[in-house]
Amino acid sequence: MSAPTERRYHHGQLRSALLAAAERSLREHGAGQLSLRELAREIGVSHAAPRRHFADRQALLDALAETGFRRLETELRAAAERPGADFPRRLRATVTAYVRFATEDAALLDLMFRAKHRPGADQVVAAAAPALGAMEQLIVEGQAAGVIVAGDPERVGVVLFATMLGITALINGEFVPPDRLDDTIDTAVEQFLRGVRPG
Amino acid sequence: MSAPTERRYHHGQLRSALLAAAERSLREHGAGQLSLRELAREIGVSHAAPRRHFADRQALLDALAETGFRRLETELRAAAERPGADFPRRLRATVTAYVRFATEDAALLDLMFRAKHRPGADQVVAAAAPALGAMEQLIVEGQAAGVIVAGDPERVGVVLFATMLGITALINGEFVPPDRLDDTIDTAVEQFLRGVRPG
DNA sequence: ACCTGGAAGTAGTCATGGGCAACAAAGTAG
DNA sequence: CTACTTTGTTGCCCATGACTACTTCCAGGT
Repeated sequence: MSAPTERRYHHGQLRSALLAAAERSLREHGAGQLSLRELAREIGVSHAAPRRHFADRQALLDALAETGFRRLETELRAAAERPGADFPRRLRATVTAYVRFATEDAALLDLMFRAKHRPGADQVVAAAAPALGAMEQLIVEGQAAGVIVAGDPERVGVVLFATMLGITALINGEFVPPDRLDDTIDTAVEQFLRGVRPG
Repeated sequence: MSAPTERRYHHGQLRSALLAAAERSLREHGAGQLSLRELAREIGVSHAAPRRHFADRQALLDALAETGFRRLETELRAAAERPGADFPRRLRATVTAYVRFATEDAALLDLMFRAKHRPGADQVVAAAAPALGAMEQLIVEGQAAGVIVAGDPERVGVVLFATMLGITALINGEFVPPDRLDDTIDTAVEQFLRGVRPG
């Protein structure tokens, strides 16, 4: 019967352990402070071990960004697909879900956006698309429900998406205090719906 | 008669030379790649010389952020205060000025926002306020002109500000191609004005 | 003129971190 | 059992930020 924390030569789950530790470090200290050697020390492996799983520091960050997009998509869809609620509520819930994700994991979001337009980050770009699709789908449904003016959903939706991103930036930059978050989202959604109302 | 490029022991303008070189490096390679030693080499001074003018790397970045806010304020006010133009035009010009600043100096803007909510960056915070004031003033004028609903200008303006920031993020993240920038701004301003129209 | 103190720049050191290469251990397939 | 592959280790090099002690230069007072 061996103790579960026994130090073995082969860690066995190093890749996922690295990702988990990196995610925590990212949340606590930001991407700039994240050090592969530090992660290795925490986990209890040698400083070169991470290299077997990630070619370099950037590769680890890219992997984080990729899973980040997947998690974001999941949370957006969960918020948007709440049956029974009317469109404004669903819209507000989705925006709230995005902003919460983006403020709780500000450094991760940073990484996600940055990675997207870096050459060679194909995996990340591929992971980004579905998350954005969740937003566009919501716009289309709003048009079908008759509360959003017809036309290219991307053209209309991009403004909503922008506002959402901007609120995030305002919260993270502490231009808006956290306790005014809900109110700000309410105002933004309300103004948006007035701005895109048909007729 | 000494040659102007003569190598003297005292550079004389090292501080401003560092800032200029840093601004260029920031634009070309981003904040992460900016190295004090590299700047020193470019300028032709020893690796420890920058320390006389900036306590550490962060202090240099803070100084960049500070001048960035001042430049932003100047550009925003120039765009907003164009006499003779009607309110929507001035609003659109201001938003365009912001987005142009933010996309041409994406890394700098990053720095500005990041520095603002870092403890000890008092100078940066102080420099940020007037720039934001330029936006709020514009909203107040819109209310006076009767094209924006009355009420707390900050509450109304924060959504505009957020949308502006978001468009920036979308361009920088390459979710929106640069050639659709003007169209996106037009749509956003139009929707905003419809959303906050009195009555 | 001199000298004296401070500002500005230099040289050398240390610690940390990324990246690479050679080696060792552990699993796996034949 | 042996050969191959994967995974982790040790040791190295190099760049950087930060610190200290030393040097050069300038300016102001006498």
